[in-house]
Amino acid sequence: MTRLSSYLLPTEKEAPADAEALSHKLLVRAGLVRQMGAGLWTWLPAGWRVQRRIEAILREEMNRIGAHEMLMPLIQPAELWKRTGRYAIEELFKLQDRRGAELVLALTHEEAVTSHVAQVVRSYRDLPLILYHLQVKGRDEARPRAGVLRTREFVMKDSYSFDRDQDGLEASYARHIEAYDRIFDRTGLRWYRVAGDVGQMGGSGAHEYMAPCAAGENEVALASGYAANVEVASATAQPVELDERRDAPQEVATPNAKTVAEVAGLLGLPTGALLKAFPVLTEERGMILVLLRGDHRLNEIKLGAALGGAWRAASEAEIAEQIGPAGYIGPVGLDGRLPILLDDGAAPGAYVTGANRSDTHLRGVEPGRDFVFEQGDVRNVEVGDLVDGHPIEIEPAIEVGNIFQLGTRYSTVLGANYLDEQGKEQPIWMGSYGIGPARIAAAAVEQYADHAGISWPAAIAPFMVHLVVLGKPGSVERELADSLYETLIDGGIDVVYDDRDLGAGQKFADAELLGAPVRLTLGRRAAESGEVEVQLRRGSEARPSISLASTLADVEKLCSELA
RNA sequence: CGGGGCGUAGCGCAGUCUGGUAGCGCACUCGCUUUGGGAGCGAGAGGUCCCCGGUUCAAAUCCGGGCGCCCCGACCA
Repeated sequence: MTRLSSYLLPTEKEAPADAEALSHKLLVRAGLVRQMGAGLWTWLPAGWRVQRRIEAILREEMNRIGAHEMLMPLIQPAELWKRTGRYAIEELFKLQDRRGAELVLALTHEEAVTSHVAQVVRSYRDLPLILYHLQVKGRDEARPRAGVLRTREFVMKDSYSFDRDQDGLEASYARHIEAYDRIFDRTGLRWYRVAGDVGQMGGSGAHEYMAPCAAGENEVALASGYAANVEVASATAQPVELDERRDAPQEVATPNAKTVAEVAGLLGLPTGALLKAFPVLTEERGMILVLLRGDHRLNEIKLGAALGGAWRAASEAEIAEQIGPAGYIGPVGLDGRLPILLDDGAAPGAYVTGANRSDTHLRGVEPGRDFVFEQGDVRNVEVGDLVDGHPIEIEPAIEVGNIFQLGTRYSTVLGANYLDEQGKEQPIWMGSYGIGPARIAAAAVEQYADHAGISWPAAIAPFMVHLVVLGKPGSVERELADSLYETLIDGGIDVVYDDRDLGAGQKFADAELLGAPVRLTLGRRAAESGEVEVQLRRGSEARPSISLASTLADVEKLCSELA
């Protein structure tokens, strides 16, 4: 029973003043969510219906690949998290019970599932296994933002795979790709599966599912046949005009010119003809000089991968001590003293570099001839760089799902082992896989909204049909609409009935805000002609009217066409 | 965690500089009219002006402290 006269759908003409993201504004205006605190949101009835529909798709597709649903607690003993080393995470909510026992609010459930599996799984015969649940996560975000997109508490579908070895893990991973591809297709979102950063969790493979939208926090590099998070994207740099070649590097006075732009301007060269130098400190190899083409930007994640460990930028004092004055440092003359890592984006040729002396640069410096170097891909890709000959574009996107090969990181620490055929104890190989239903809902709003409001993909709409009656209580129109509503409900149609005593304009405006794919209008015209008017939300497309005598069949047909 | 902004009715805001006991639009209630794209007239209800302290005859307004929320950045397992 969803009659708006007795439903909680607090629509607003104006968005809250502090809302910035489109999905934030519209979800609030359409009466789907309400804020309780920073990053804390209530899903009102219509909004919750959206989430439930998304969850239904998740359950169907997870079950299809043989995953089993369960439920694990949000509140967990801190001890477990201390064992895996994740207790130190700042985002982890920590609390105590009345006796002072330490507890946490789980940010994901690796510790929980793994500790159960460790107790229960003994033999290779018990594997493989995929377990999942839909549960609230707690995260003490440094900065919640964009309405429902980055919150401190949210429902997540997280699944975990348990296999005998890496091959098994890769198979489970592949099944998740299958399931996730189907899930995101079914939601009706525009999405990409992109290569992701394996991050500090370690592991061998990771993909992210990205839904492009303006409010997205990530950037995705896209080319024909290629999609990657810019954190890890890799492409061929666009060529740039370099310095003139000469027999040897030549000093040039560059007083007070410290930045790439200043030096390039002074010498009349494009910034790409310079090599900029980033001295970094690593634990294993000490200081390393990283060189990038002047117009390129360092990618810290890729640098971490290239260096194979933690690093930090060197301080000005450290630079002065080991190389020269900041702003004028370069690779020439450092041979043997410091390893030099040259980014792949710098093609062979002559460059301008610092001379390791104040107010002085060198022209005509050629990597290889004038200094020895190692090579690596440590820069951010730029719009127009090529992948297999295709130029890339960069789009903002929101991460709606991720899949991750964990390996044995958790199983080893938590003792999740099994006995193989030889009776030998082996660690279980794990994967973890997440999807955020709220982000799917928000991304759908972002991707399909128009000037009038939300336009839901049919698969996740709170209602398939929005029935608007125009006519006072007691009128013929009302009687017809009441009985049409009953007919549709009995026929299993997801319908919301606007039976409020409001003007036509207000009802239409609310219908457009809420965004059900189909609007049926029953007013005086219908009472006279015996036909209900049909309009699709997407594009405000008018469809032929439907006879009151055959509405159920025709609406069913329309719905299946849209699904 | 750094920088910026804001906190007055359900929502959007004015009033704060220059202290005098709170107002506008929308929404809400009642009556009449109206009724196919956010109606009209009339009458109403609704506020610890974020909190605590101080100054003052008097504080939404000035001073001190705190809390909350938003945006940019850092961060984001």
